[in-house]
Amino acid sequence: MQAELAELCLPTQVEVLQFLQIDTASALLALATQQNLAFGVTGYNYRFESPNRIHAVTAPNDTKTHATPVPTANFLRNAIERDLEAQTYASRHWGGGPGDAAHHAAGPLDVARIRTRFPPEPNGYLHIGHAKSICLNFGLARDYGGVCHMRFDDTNPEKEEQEYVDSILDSVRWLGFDWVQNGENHLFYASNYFDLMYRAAEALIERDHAYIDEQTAEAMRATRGTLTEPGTDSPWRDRPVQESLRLFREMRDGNHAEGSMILRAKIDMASPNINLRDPAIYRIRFAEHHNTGNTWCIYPMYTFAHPIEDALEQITHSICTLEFEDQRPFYDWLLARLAECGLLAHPLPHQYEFARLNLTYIITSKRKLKQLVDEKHVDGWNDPRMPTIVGMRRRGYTPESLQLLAERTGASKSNSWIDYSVLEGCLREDLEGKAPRAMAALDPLLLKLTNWDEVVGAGKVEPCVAPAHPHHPEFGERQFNLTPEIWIEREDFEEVPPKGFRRLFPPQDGKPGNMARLKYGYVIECTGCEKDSNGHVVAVLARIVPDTKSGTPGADSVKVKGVITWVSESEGVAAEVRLYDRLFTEPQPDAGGRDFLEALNPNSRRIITAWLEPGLAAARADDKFQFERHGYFVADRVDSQLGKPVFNLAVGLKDSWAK
RNA sequence: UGGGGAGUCGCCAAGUUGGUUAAGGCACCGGAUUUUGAUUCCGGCAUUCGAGGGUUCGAGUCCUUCCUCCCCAGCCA
Repeated sequence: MQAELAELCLPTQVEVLQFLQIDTASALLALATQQNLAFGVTGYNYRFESPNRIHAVTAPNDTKTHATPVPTANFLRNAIERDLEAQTYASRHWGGGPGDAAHHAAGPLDVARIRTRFPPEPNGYLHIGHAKSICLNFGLARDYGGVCHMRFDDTNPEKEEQEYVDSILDSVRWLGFDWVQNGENHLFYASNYFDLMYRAAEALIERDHAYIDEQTAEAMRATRGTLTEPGTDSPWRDRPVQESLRLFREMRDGNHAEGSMILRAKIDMASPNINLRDPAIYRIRFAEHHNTGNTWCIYPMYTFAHPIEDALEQITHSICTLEFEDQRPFYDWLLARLAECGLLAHPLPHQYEFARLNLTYIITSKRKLKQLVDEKHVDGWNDPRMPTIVGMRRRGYTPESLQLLAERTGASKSNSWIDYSVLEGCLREDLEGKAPRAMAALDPLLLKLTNWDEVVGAGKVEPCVAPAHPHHPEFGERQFNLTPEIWIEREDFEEVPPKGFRRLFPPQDGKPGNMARLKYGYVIECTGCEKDSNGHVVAVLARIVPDTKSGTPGADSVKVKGVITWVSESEGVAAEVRLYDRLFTEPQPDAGGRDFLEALNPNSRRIITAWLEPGLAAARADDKFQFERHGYFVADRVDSQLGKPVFNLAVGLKDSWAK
C-alpha cells in the first residue's frame, strides 16, 4: 500500500501516519485528484498534507466527502509530531480512567497516541476565546489519533456552580466535539482527585518539599519581595516535617480557621521567578463545593492542582495560554518530585503555552461581561450581541464558522489582535454554501406596477419560482406570486441617482427612467414616484416590460444591470427583525483605562418590522437564511415561532457598492 | 532597573540543524462569469524578515548591541 501511494504521488516517498482501515482504491483516487486537500473516503476522511504526510481527520462515522484546507503547521503540531516520531509517549499505559502510577501501570498500553484536555473552571459562560481553545485541544487530539479530555478545573468552591457546568458541556457539544472517545467517557472533575491531591501534598511535606506557614496573607505578601528584590524566608519555613504534617492533617480535619495557616511549597524565596518563591498550594476554605459538598475544608490551588490533574489523566500535551509560562517551572518541579515519590508515572505531561485570541470590538473579561448583563446593557448571557458561545449561537453563528476562525487565526506565541470582520467573514463563508435564500424588504417602499392589467391581467397574480440556493439545485425550489403592488427596498430607488447607480430612478434630463429586473419576475421601467405633502416618497411607479418574465423564452432580450429583490404587498409576511451591529464603537473597548461602557454602541440593535417572502412564515427556530442582497438571518431560537417568525441579523453580505 | 515571552506583507502565519525564487490564508486591487453590486473563477500583492553592527561563498535562520510590546509580586484560575 505504501509503495502504491508512493508511485501515485510522484514527488517523493509517502509515509502514512495514522494508518487506519483505508479504502485503498478510493484513497489513491483522491490522492491523485486532490493534492493538498483533504479527501473523504467512506467511513474516514484523510488529509494529504504534503508529499510525505497523510492524516486521518475525522472519526469513522463521518461519511461526508468534502475538501477542507490543510491546517498550517504550528509549534504545537510540530511538538506533537516530534513526540510521535520519537515515540516519547508510546510506552504510556492507561488504567481506563484517571489515577496514580500504580493504577495506570495495571492497565494496557494507551491506545490514544496523545492526550489533551480542555479544562475550564465552571465559574461562568464560555466565550469565543474558549472556543478557540476547545478547537485546538479537541482538534489536535482528533488529527493525531489522540483523545481530548473534558475536565472541570473546580478547585475553588466559592466561585463554581452546577449551572455553569451544564452550560459549558452544552457549548462544547454544540461546537462539535465529543469527550466520549474509544468507547470511554472522558468527562472529568478536578474535584474527584482531591484524595489523590491530598496524598500528594502529604508526600511533599514528608520529603520536606512543603511546610505549613502561619503567616497572614498580608505578611506573606510583604515577605515575597518584589520584581527586583528577593523575598525573605517565613519564620515557619524550617519547622519540623512532623509538625507540618500534623498541622496539615488538622487543617483537613477542620481544626483551624480560614486564613490561619496555609501549605506552601518549599523552593526558593530568592528565585527571580516569583512563582517559585514558596507558592501557596493548599488553603482552608469552609465552603460547600458543587461536587464534593462538605467533604473537604481544604482546597488545592491551581498551581498545585493543575499539574497533578494532567498527570493523573496521562495528559501528554497540556496546552494553556501565555500567562502561565512562568508557572511551567513549578509545573515541572512538582511533577518531578511527585514522580520521585512513585505517585506519578513517567513520562510526565508537558505544558505548552499559546497566545490567546484577541478580537477587536468585543470584551471577554468575565467581570465586564457580567456587568453588561447585570446592568441590562444586553438582554442576558445569550444576547445575540454577546461574545459568549450561547450568545453567538443565538446570533446565528455556526460551529463550523467558529472552527474556521480557530483555524484561520492559527496558534502561535505572539500576541495579536484579530479584527472582528475576520469572524464575520468566517460566518459568511460557512453560510454561503448552506443557507437557503429568501427575499425580504427590510426598509420597505411600495412599488406600483402601473400596466399590470394590460400585461398580466386585472385581478390576476403572476406565479414565480426561484431556486432555494443558486448553486445547489438539490435544495429545491420556492414559489411565490408577483402582485401589482410590492415592497422594494427604499434604497433601491433614488430620485437623483448617484453615479453608477444600477437600480430604480425616474426619467432624468429627457432620458427615460431606469430599468431593472425584479428578481425572478419581470424587467420593469421606473416612470416616477408618488410623494406625500412633506415631499417624502411614498410609492414608486413603474411599468412592466412585456415578455421579460424570468424563465420564459426571450426573458433576457432586454439587458439590465440592476436586479432588485421584492416582496408581494398582499402576500408577504410582516415580521420582527433585529438588526445587530457590534456592541462597541472602539476596537479595544477597555484599552487605556477607559470605562468600557462609554464605548458601548448605542445602535448595536435596531428592531424593525420587515416584509418577508411568504414561505418564511414556516421558518423554525434556528433556521438560517440568506435574505438576498442583505445578509444572513437566523430565526431567533428563543422568540421565533412557527407562523410568527422573528429574525436576527447574523452578518451582512459583503458590499462592494458600499454606499 | 529581576525573571519569562514575542517582534516575517494591512491582519494572521509557515519558515528542520544557515543554502540560493521568503509558503499559505484573510483583506485589498485588477479582470471574467453572474437574474444577489453576493458567490465562483483567473491574475496581482514582502529585493525583504523590529533596528544597527559582525561571522560566512551564502543569514529571516549564527554572534553582538540596541529598540518596542506582552506576562509575573491572589490564601483566583
